[in-house]
Amino acid sequence: MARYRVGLETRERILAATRDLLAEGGLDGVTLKRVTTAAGVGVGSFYNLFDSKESAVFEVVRETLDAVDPHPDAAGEDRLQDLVEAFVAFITASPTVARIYLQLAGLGLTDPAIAARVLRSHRRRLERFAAACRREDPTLGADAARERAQTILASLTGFGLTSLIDPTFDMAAHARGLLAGAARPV
Amino acid sequence: MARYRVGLETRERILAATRDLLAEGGLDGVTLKRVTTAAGVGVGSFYNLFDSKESAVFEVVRETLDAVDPHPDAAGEDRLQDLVEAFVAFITASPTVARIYLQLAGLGLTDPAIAARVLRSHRRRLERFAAACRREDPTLGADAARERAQTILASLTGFGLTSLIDPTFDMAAHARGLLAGAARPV
DNA sequence: CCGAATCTGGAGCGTACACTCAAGTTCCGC
DNA sequence: GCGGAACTTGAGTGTACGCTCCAGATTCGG
Repeated sequence: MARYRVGLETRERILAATRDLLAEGGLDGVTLKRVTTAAGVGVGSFYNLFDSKESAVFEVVRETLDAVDPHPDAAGEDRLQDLVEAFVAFITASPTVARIYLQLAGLGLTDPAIAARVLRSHRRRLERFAAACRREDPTLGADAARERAQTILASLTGFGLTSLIDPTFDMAAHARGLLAGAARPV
Repeated sequence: MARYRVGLETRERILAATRDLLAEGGLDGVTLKRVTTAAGVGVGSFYNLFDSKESAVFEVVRETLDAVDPHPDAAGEDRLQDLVEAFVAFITASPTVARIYLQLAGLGLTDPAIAARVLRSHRRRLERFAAACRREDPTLGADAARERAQTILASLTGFGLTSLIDPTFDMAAHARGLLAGAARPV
C-alpha cells in the first residue's frame, strides 16, 4: 500500500507505536486513537497504510515471533539447549510481548486467520525442536523425536505462562531441569 | 445482596446464562445484553444482584476452578495421579472454560483484583500438588516437593494450552509421561 | 514542471457496550 | 394484612471504539 518514501516511514512509525502500546498495556491497550496519537499520525493515514487495526497488531506480533528464533538461517545446526535458552530469553526478556503471543495463541481469539498463523508458527518451531532432538540422540526415530519435542515445547510454554502468573516462579531453573530430564532415556 | 428466595433464584439463572455464553463464545461472547436476555431478566435486576459484569464472569470461573479439584474435603489423601488426571479432565472436558481460565490467568488481564485471585487459586493447587508429591515420596524435603509440584503443574498448564492451540496434541498421553518422569529420581 | 498517484488529517458515522435510574411490583417477618 | 425491604424493569446515559470520507497537500516519474 505504501509506495512513496514518506509512506514507508509513516508505516514504520505506526508499527513502532503499536509495539510500544502492546508492551505497555497488552492487547486492550492498543486502540486506534492511541496508536495514531503516539505515532503522530491521522487516522486516515493509518487506514491508507493498513487494512485494519488488527493487521498492524499482527504484524508486530509476527515480527516478535520471528525474532525469538536464533539465527533461523542456520536452523539445521542449533542444539536443543540453544533453542530452549532462546525461548526462555524470549519470555523473560519481553514478558509483555510474550503475554501477547500467548493471548493470541488460542485464548479469546476469534479470528480464524490469525489462529491459523499462530498454529503454523507453533508447528514450525516444533519441527525445529524435533530436529534438534534427533541431532542430540541420533538413535531416536522421527516420531519419538517429535513426541519429545512436543513435550519440551509444551512444558516450556507452560513454564512461560506460569512465570507470568506467578512472579516467584523461576523459569530458567525449571527449563534447565527440563533439559536434563529430556536427555535421560525414558 | 440477595435475601429473598426469588432473588437467589434469579442469581442462579444469571450465573447459568453466563456459564453457557462463556462456554459458547468465550469472554467476548459474554455481554450484558446476552446474559440478561438468556436469563430472561432485566438489566436492572442484574445490577441488583451483581456489582459488575466482571464479577458474574469471575464467579463462574471460580466455580469451575473449584469443580476441577477432586473431593477437596479429602485433600489430605489424594494421590498425585488423581490430581493430574483431574486437571487433564478439566481441560479436555470443557476446553472453552479452560481457555477462559488461562485467559484470565495473566493474559490481557488488567484488573489486579482478579489477577490476585487467580494467583491465590494457583498457589492453593500448588500446595496440594506438593503435599501429594511428599506423600508419594516421603524422603522428599518440603522445598524439593514444592519444586517438583511446580514443574508438574506448570507442564500441565503448558500441555493444556498446547492442546488448545494444536488439536492434534494428545494431552492425556503427555500427562502420563509427565507422571512417569516425576516418579523417577532426578 | 506537470499531473497522476500517493499521502495526510480529523470531523463525523454507526455501533456496541457497561451501567444508572426512578417508578412500579413482589416478598415476607411481624 | 401492614409496611418496608428486596426485587424488577427497560428506556436512557455516557462513552469508547473501529472505521469512512474527502478535500487539500505532497511526492516523484516522465
